[in-house]
Amino acid sequence: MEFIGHLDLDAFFARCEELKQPELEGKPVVVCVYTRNSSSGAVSTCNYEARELGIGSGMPLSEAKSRANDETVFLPVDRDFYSRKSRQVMDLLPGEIHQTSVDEAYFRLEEQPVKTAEKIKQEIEEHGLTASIGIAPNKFVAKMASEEDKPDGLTFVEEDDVEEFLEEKPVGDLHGVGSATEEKLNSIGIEDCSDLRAADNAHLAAEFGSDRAASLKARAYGRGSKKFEETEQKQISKIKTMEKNSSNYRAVRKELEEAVEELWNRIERKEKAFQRVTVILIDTDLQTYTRSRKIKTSDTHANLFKEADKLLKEFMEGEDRVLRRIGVRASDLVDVKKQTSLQKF
DNA sequence: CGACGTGTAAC
DNA sequence: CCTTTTACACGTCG
Repeated sequence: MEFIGHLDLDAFFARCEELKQPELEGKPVVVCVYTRNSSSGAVSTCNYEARELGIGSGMPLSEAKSRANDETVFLPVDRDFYSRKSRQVMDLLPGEIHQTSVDEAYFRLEEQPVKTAEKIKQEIEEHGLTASIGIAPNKFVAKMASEEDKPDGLTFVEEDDVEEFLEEKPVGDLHGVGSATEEKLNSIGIEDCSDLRAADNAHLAAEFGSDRAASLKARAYGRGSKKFEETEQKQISKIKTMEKNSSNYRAVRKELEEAVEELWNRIERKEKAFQRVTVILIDTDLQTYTRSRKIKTSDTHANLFKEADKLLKEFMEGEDRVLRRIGVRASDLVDVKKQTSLQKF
C-alpha cells in the first residue's frame, strides 16, 4: 500500500527566530509584516506562547499589541533565513516531493510509513524544528491528518479508518471549506461531515452549484486526488500598502511605479512573458477592485507599466475612492523561450 | 466562447 | 485600523 505524507512545520517563522536568537525561547514571539510603521501591519506567524495570549496569524498588529504582555517580542519577517532553513528540512524528505509553501510539503511513503515518518521527525528535530505529519491514502486526508495533533504530531489514517476519522469533524475543519462555505452549510443545518454525507444532492447543488456540491460531498467521505502533479505558475503579482491613503491619480501612480518595479524584477528572473495585466486597488474600507486587460504577448518592463498605468488612470477617472493599497499582476504567463522560438516560424 | 470582475480559500 | 501571493470557480456581458 502506498501512502501520502503531509509535513507541516510548527509555528515555522517564529521557531526560526528562536533559532536565530535562543534567548527568545519561552517568550511569546510574533513575526510581523510591517506596512507603514511599527504599529501598522499584520501578524504573519507567532509561537505557541503568543497564541496563549490570543494572538494569531492574520491579526492586525494593533490588536496583537493590545493582547501582548511585556515579555512579548515583535519581529519582522526574514524570508531569506526561512527559505534556507526550509530547504534544509525539505531535503530530508524521501523521493519526489510536492512543496506547497515554505513550511508545507507532500511526499510519498511506500513501506513502513509510520517508522519512516518518525525518522523524518527526528531528523527535523536535529535542525532545531518540530513538525506535524499526517499520513493517509490521499493528499486531502493527509493534510487533514497533519492538522489533527499539532504541534509535533504524527497521525496515520488507514484506508479503512478514513470515514471514521472525518465523521464528527465540523465542516469548517475540512481543507477547502473556509468561513463563507462553513456559514452557508451551517445555515442549512449541516454542521459536521456526517451531516454533509447525508445531505440531499439536489439541495446541495441548488445552494452551491453541482460541481462544488459534488466536491464537498466527496470531501466529507475523505475522497481526494492521489495525484501529485505540480501546476505551472499562471500569474505573478505584487501589492503594497501605500505610504498614505490617496484618491489622487498622480500620487497613486507613483506607488504603482514602485510595485511594477519590484514585480518586474521577479518576472525577469523567471523568463516569462505575459498576456494580461491587472491592477489591484484596495480602498480604505479594504474593498478590493481589479481592472485588467488582455494584451499582445509582452516581456518588457515598459509595457507592464504602460498598461498598468492606463488601467489605474481609467479606474481613478471613473471611481471616486480613497485607496489604501495598490498592486499589479502579470498573468497568462508564457515561457519566453517558447514565445521567441514561435516567432521564428 | 473569451474577456473581465468578484468571491473564496489557503499560505 | 486590517499582509501577501496564488489558484480557481462563477457570474455576466457581448
